[in-house]
Amino acid sequence: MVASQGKGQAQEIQATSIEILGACDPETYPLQKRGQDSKDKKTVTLPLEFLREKAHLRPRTNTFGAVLRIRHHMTFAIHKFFNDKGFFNLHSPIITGSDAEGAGEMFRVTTLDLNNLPKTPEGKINFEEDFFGKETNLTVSGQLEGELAALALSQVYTFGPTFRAENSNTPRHLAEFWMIEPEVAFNDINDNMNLAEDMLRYLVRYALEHCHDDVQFLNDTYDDKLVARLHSVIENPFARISYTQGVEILVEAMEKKKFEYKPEWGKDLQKEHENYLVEHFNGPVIVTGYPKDIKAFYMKLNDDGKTVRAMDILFPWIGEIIGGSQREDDYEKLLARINEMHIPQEAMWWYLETRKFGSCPHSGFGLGFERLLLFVTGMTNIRDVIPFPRFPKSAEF
RNA sequence: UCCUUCUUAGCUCAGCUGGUUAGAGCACAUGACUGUUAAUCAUGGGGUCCCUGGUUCGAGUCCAGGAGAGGGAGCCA
Repeated sequence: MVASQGKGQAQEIQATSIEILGACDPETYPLQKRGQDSKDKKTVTLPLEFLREKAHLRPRTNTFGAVLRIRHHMTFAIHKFFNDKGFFNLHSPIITGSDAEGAGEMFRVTTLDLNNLPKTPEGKINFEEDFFGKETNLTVSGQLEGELAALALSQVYTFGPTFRAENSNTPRHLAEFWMIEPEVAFNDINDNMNLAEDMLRYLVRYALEHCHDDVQFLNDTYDDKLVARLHSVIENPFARISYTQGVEILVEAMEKKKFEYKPEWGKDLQKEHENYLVEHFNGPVIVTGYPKDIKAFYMKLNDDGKTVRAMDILFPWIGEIIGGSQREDDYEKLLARINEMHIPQEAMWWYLETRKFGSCPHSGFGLGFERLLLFVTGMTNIRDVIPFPRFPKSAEF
């Protein structure tokens, strides 16, 4: 190690011998040392679409090094946030026997011989002969288990893999993703919103403080508004509106703006509607009080009998980053909703018993971890914020 | 799943109204030069034009089907 004569560096190593531990043939190594159009940029990059096909090598790039480090720090920050608040981490099951939430298509888990399926006398598949003696799937949500834990430990959160077999081909969906689902006893919908907003703000601040160099690198390389956007989220409170107010704003906007889908009370907000609201408030928006018919059965019914205590947090470009609600804690009302929506009551027996045997108001929400990472890294495709993305027709690596 | 654009060298792309040997930049190799760091200069190697079929004397180019990718939408986190 000697003082350097060269510009832009203080020291340099003068090697007496070099040992090659693992050779790399430059003729066939797919990652070039230089990317395209490097003249106008501070840093050089290979196309992300190309790197997606080289998921075994892309962690070696500056970009994925930054993303994976940020991913780690965000994982840690989530545990720290909840631990510091006295929450307990709950390991909800990955294999589940119920499609309770109706959150989407599920992946079947089976050990049956697919080429020789056991049949019942009626000719249907006999799942009694399957490993668990019943139909089982990969989880789409740990919420229901989180709820029963919250009714015991008061404040819990899950943070685990989640699976959706939906044929979704978008830059915002994965078949396998990670979800954070806190659940808190005695929290109402407003406490729930406060917790969610505190958490998001905490996580963004944590990223700026602990991943400064990596965030700055991504800012300089891909999105020069990234750092400014992160600061904006920390500094400004989220707008909070009711679904009804949201529809009013959208209807009003129709005077000067054309929507492909007409905003109408009772219908779900379309992506273009969400985008408009986020632009309208120039930042994250929390929408509450959705019509009961477009939301899940477990959400607490408001006194008006028409809306439920649901809340969605909408982020710029990403859309829904968090979805949550106050839960229906009244046994009779919950049972009525289950029957109304034709959910098999017998599959829900244990969930119903949590209301039957000592209930209390409680609330929670789900945060899509990769969607959080989209926001924090400024990446625009969710397949670039998870090391090994799984999506329709793709489970390589 | 729907709409849309695309698929040509390792990468990014050009290739006209169909025409004979498919090009460029970068990357790579060799040589020269140089306290270099986006080096530079010279030379060179490198192609299943995504796949299948069709039209045609002739298809990278036109037609049909398929596969994959990007963007948008739906489903959602």
